[in-house]
Amino acid sequence: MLDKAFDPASMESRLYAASEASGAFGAHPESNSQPFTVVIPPPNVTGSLHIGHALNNTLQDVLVRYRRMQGRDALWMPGMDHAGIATQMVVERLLGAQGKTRKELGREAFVDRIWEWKAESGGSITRQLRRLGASLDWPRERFTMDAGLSKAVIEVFVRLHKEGLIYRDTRLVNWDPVFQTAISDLEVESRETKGQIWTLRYPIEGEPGRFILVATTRPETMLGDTAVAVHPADPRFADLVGKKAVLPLTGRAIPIVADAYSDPEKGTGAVKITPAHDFNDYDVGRRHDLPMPTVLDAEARIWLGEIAGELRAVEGVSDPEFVRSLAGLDRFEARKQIVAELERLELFEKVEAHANTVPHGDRSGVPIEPRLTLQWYCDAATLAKPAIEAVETGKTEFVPKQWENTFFAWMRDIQPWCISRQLWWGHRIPAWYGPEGSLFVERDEETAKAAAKAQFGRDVELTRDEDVLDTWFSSGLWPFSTLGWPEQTPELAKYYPTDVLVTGFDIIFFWVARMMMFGIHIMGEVPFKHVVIHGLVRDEKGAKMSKSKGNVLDPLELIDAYGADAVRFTLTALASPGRDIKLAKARMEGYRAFATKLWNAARFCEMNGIAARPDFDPSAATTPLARWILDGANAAIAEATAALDAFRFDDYASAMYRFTWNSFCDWFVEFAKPVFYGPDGAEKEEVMGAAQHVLGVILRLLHPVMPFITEELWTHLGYGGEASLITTPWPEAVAVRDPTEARVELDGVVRLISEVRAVRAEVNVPPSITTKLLVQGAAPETLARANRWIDAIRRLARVTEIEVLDGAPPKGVVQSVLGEATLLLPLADVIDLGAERARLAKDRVKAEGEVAKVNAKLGNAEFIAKAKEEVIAENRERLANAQAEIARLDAAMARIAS
RNA sequence: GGGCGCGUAGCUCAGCGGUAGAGCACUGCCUUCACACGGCAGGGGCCACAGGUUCAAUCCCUGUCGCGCCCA
Repeated sequence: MLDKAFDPASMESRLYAASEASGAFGAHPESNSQPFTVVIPPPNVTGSLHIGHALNNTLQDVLVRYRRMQGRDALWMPGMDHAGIATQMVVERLLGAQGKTRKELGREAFVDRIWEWKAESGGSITRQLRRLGASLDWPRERFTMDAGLSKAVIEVFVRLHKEGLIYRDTRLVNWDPVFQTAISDLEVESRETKGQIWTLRYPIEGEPGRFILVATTRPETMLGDTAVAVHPADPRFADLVGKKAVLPLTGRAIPIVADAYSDPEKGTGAVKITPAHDFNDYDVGRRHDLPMPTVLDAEARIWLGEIAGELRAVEGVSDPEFVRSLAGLDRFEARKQIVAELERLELFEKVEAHANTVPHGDRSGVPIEPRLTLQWYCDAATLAKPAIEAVETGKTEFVPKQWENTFFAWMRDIQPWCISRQLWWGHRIPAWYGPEGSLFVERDEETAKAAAKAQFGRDVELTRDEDVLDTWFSSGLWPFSTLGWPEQTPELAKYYPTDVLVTGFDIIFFWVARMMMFGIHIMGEVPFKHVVIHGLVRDEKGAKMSKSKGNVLDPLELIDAYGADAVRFTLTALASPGRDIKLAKARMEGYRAFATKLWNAARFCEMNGIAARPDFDPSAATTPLARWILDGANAAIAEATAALDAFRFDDYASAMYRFTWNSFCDWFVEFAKPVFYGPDGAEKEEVMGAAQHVLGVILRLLHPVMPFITEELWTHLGYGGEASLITTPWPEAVAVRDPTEARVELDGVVRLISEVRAVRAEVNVPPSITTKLLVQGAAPETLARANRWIDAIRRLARVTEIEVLDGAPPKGVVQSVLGEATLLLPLADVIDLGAERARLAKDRVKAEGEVAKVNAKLGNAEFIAKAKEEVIAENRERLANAQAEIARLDAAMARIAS
């Protein structure tokens, strides 16, 4: 016998272990079944399961379990990402706690240390995914740094390099001074900051006493200024263009150039140009062929290496000694000293508060520093074209579709992707440098050496590029590298392209776009057919969850408290397309109750001797109750299937909730009770058969979202052995004899019972009081039906017997209208006439409103002329019904009055 | 500044041309032999606002206001 309450904690680990051990999570490349492939968005090896992962992986698991039950050869590929910066950060911090630095350790030892760390504490998330119930094919688990994937990375790099799609270039990059590496545009976030804007006086060369006022938010970079720019159409500066200004502090003469970049409305209309430390200035510098001296080092400290030779002393303007004293100073400290020096020199005009957006490194959180460096780039624009086309032509579809616009907007304006990182943890770039600036990009050192030998005619010394690749380079290969590429494995042949990618909108650019570009270019096919984008999980007030706000819901704690099934069901039910999820614990309590409800319904079945009966033939069922619930189950199957096919997780969940609770528990089980408690026989046999059949359908339909409880009940009630539900076929509609007739029958009884209940409740009749039900004016079939269902009506409507009323109604009846019939409950002793009168009056007001509304419509000639036939007919019927109801309510009130 | 999304019952959200829905919360009654994580019944909405299209608008169009996100 099942326990009285469902206790998820006591069974989840056992059930998961059994499923995993059964091999049901595994794909079968050798089978002939149609594949269904999903690759997990690989969580960072440093990560632990947060609520966003819980949502993301629940949705994937729902899809995978659904398709697996449909007979597809499902492969859900697990794995983790090496997460370059994030992981290096974690291990560096650990070293720091021991008073060591990575530089002391040296590259090789440091990388070894990271591998050690990964072996000890990395990847705890995979255990947590198991707690969630994720049916990943674990033996296939991959890591972006493992040997196979590294091989794929090298292969792609070498190929793209040979095709000219990967190249080296000296450009301005976003430089993170904390990690001392270049980062891509995407890893930069703009932050509003309350800063200041300084107005400085640059003396005009050869015109003592004349100055040009320049406005800047970054005075510390002025050491690298190589021009002052004014707008070509700005009359204030027309005569200055072509002249030179003397750059304060350094004494260098710099040209005043006309360039439309300078906005006459902003600041003073003249801007200083520092090409090596500002993206806009860089463009100006290129247009005017300006020198581009770098004045900040990798840690964003003042560095004089490129300007030291040009320092000149100019009375009242510059002092090389001062500039030399700045060397090695942090940029913000240098700013203070430079401003102070300019004040001293009276070259400082004013400073004002200024709100500006400052680019910050998304990991380090400090302002990034544009720096002119030699880096590796990927020609993203070329790779983007076919990716855009694939979405335009529907080879890959985003769900919801509106995300395609986001994708297009970015892809159509994509910039060269800086793929080199000055880190130690990652895929080292397969490039070797030899004599005379020679470069060899090859799959390994040996090949590079051979190539060098071929070129130089002798063995030469080669040094490998120190840099590693952007983490997203290897993640971009995920859909095929995990399947064995570049080897032509059976897995690759069978499971690529994948079917669905489920992810959050925050990594459309980082990840989805890169997979599209690489997948199409390398494999010749899009990496996935559907991209399902879900929202962000927020707290119940809609705020982003964050540790600092303390509003984080830990999915593991939620699983402890409510069970994995309830957590999964909640996330699934709330996953409406295009919307963030506001998650409150109250929701989870509600869905835990749903799990309990299902448990108890199964328990009820069990107590009544219901067990799985594979020989039951639903198409042979004759009793209306059996046919009705079988028909309802058919509808539930259709709803659930359609919802899952359309990625409408919310619709799937609510359809299951409604059918299980409202149809099966509230009505079917209640109607079945008189049958179960009655004599044995064909009817009982059949209703029991229908009960076990429909419960089996419910368990199967719910399995994708609630794998634990369904598996437990499935086994317990004898539908199948341990861990068998997961591979049981998805239910299909069964033939049901004359379902319409069954619906008319049962829906009629439901309406009758509901009406009697409502009337009783409204005049405050306690359930302990039972009464006769008098029926007036009922059609013969209505009466016959009521009599057929007398047992259920007795139980559910607190009625003792049903009598036809021909003559005048007795005094003190409570009346109600149901279709053509009037229902009367003799409750003279119990009810309060005032309450009854009020009730009738209220119903009458409602009916009058209806009459007025419909009358107005039908009285409109244009409505009659232009509206659809069925709409007009429907309104005529509504009018007739409402008028009849008014007549009967009036009659009822007249009787009370008498 | 450009783009996208959202404003529907107290809350969280479906619906998106033809009688306004769900869950939770709330109110009343009920410890009825699966379940009080329960049963039954009920109250609660100018569908943000203003125009327009239409026989008919919560739904389509335009604008306004408010909220959120992305990009510059």
